[in-house]
Amino acid sequence: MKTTSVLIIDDHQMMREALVTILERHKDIKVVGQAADGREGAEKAAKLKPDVVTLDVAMPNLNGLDAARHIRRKSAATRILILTAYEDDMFMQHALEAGVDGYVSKTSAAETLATAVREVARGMKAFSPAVKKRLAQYEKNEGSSTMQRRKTDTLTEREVEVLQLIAEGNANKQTADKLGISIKTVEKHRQSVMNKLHIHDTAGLTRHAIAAGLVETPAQFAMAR
Amino acid sequence: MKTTSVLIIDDHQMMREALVTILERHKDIKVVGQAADGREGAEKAAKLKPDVVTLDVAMPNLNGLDAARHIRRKSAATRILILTAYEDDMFMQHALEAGVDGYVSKTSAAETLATAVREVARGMKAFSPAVKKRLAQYEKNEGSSTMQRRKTDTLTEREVEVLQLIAEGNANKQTADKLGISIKTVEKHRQSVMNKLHIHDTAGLTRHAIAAGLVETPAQFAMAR
DNA sequence: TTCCGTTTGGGTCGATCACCCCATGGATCA
DNA sequence: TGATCCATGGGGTGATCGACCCAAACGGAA
Repeated sequence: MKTTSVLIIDDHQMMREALVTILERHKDIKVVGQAADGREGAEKAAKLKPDVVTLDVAMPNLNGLDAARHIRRKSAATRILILTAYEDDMFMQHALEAGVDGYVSKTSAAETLATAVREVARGMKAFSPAVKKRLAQYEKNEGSSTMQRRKTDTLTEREVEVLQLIAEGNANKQTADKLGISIKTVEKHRQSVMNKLHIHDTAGLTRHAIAAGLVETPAQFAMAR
Repeated sequence: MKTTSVLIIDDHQMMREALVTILERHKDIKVVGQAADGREGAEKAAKLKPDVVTLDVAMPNLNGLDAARHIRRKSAATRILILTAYEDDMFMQHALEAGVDGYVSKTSAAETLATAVREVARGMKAFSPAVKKRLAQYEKNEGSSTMQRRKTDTLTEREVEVLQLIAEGNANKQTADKLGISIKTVEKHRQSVMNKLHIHDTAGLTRHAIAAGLVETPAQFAMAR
C-alpha cells in the first residue's frame, strides 16, 4: 500500500497537532508538513509536493479558498481537502469553483478525515451527500454554456487578497511587505476594490470582508455598552 | 498523584476527539465526558462534577461565556478553562468577570492545554502573560471594595457611540457633525477607545464593534468576487 | 472639599490614505 | 493581431489619521 503524504494547513496549532495525531494512527498516511496560514501553506505545498493538503477556511493572511486556488495552480498534482466548520451553501459553491477535491466538516468524526484523505489521494472526490447535491447542480450549469459570470464588479484574486489583509488591520505598507510588492501596487489594488464595491472607507471594507467570510469574526456575545 | 477529571465542551467533534487524544497522553488526566454545546455542557458538568471543563466560546444553543456562568453557579467546584482562538481584550475581560479560571488559545501548543488543566485543577489560574496583565487590573478594581465594574477599561457611553459611528464608516468629521461636537473631541474619544481596547487601526475597531453587536452586518453572503 | 472620571476643546507632528496622473509586461479574448 | 484586463510600479497633492501635548467644566465618590 502506497503511503499518502499530507500537508496540514490550519492556523490553530492545537488543531494541527491533533490532526497529526489522528492521521498518524493510520500507517498509510504520513504528515509531511504543517502551515499556519494560507500563504505559508501554498508555499509549502509547492515545495513539499504532498499528495493531499487539508485546508482550513478561516485563516489570517490568506484565506482557505484563495490558498486553494494558489495550490491548484502551482501544485496541480496535490489534492485539496477543505476542512472547516463552515457549512454555507454559497461558500461550498465557491469552494467547488475553486476546484477542491473534498470537503470535510470539523463537526464530523476524526475517522471521516482519514477516509477522505484516502479517497482524494486515489483521485476520488470526498463530499458529504449535501455537498454532492450542490456539486451536481454546479456541473450541470458548467456544461450549459452559461459562462456569464459577473465581470465588471468582480474582484480579482489579488484584490481579494489585499482586501483581506486590509480587513485584518494591516496598513498598506504592511500589506505590501507581506505580499512582497510595492506599496504603490497595494494602493492601486485598494483603489480598485473601493471602486468596484463602491465602498470608500476602511470600516466599510472591513464589514464587507467579514460579511464575505474573508476574515474570522468572533461569536457575538452580550457586552456591556 | 491524583487523577484530574475533565469534561470537554466543543461543538467540533473532530476537535473533541483531538483534545481527548492530547489530554489522555497524560496519565494524571482523565477525560470523563464530552458535550457539543454550552447547554449540554452545563448539564453534564452538573451531573459528572468534573474537576475541570474545557470550554469553547463559539457554540450553538449556549455560548461559552453563558455556559461558564451556568457552570460557575451550579457546579462551583468545577474549574473552568476557556479554550478559544479568539483573543480580544474586551472578551477576556468578560470571561474574567464570568469567573473562568484559565484561558488557553487554540493557536498555542497542545502541551499548553495539559499544563493549564493541571494548574487550574490545583486551584491556580492559567492565563497567558497578556491576560495576566489584564487580570491584575481587574482584581485591583475588584479588591478596592467597589462593586463598580466600570473602571479602567470599560468604554464610557460616549466612547461606545463614537466606536459605533466609526465602525459604520463615518470619518471623524462626520461623527463630530452627527454628535454635534468638535472633531477634536471625537479624536479624543477615538484615542481613548483605541487605548482601552488596545486596538490601533480602524479595521480592528470595526471588527470589535461587530463582535460586540454594536453594528449590524448582513448575513454572510457569497464571497466578494 | 478634594479627588477622579467624563466630556469637552485646542495644538502639533509625521504617517497614512484617497485620488488623480502615468507606464510596462503578460495573459486572454475577439 | 490588436484590444482588453490584470499586476506591477512610480509621482504628486490634499485630507485624514494616530499619537502625543495641553486645559476647562462638571459631577459623583471618598
